[in-house]
Amino acid sequence: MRYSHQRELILNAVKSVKTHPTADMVYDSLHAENPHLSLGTVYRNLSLLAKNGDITPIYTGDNKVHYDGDINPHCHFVCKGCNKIIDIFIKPQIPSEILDKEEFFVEEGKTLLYGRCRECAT
Amino acid sequence: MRYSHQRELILNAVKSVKTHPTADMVYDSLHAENPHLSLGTVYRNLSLLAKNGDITPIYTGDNKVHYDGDINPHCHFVCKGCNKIIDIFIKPQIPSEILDKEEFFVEEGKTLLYGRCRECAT
DNA sequence: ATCAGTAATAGTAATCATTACTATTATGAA
DNA sequence: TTCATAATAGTAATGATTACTATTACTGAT
Repeated sequence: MRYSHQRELILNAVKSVKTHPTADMVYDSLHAENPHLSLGTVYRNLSLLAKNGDITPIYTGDNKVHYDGDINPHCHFVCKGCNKIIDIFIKPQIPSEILDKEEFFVEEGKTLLYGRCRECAT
Repeated sequence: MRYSHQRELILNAVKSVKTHPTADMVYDSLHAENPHLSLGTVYRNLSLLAKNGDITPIYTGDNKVHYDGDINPHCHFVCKGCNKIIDIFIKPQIPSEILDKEEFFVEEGKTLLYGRCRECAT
């Protein structure tokens, strides 16, 4: 993978925030300072960076892929009210009894905890 | 929620298989026998049934919502090769130290385990 | 430093899953 | 049976993401 200024910008944009942004949010945060940056470039690079292990994709069910710049394995809390994602710095548990199964080989675990944040609690 | 024949068909289609189908797959499985069934009806009812707790949505990252007819909380294995979903009948772990946090209230946990099934293992 | 090969980008068009819309149908209470 | 309205069918629209193509810009070799 060849170096590109845009990719560095995008990686930095994800790594410098705790908000788990989507492609759209990354684009918005960079576009003012980089008017020629293309939304397609943001999508392509987020995808590449995730495949490369530099960032982690999060699939919450809100129909947008969020990204986490912190690649240290940890859980996430997802608010059902405002869709906010909060880091839970606990390693996802992979049940040991399934690690040595014959049918499949587990590489990583993702745990999402759903509920309501204080502001959204009824 | 008023009864409808279509909704019963759809609920049954999800509950009778172990394949975690998408809206599209449910539609395909029912359309031959029910030529007037509409794809929109399938989407609307899967969404309603999930909100109602009759089925469980699964967000694997393949950009389609899958549904599980088994609402007993359990984990899922997702094959990175063929996107197949396999039930892991272990309850998702919710770390007890975050249950009594002030910032948010956890209602449920979803754990996805990613890796490769035997057929897709390199 | 220049050049050549090719990976990456910008800008736009296309795709695909899902949702919205509206006239019609069907459920269920009175 | 009647009536109010929830639900559907069929189709159009939306929104996130991907594909396409001409142009740009890395990088290794001359």
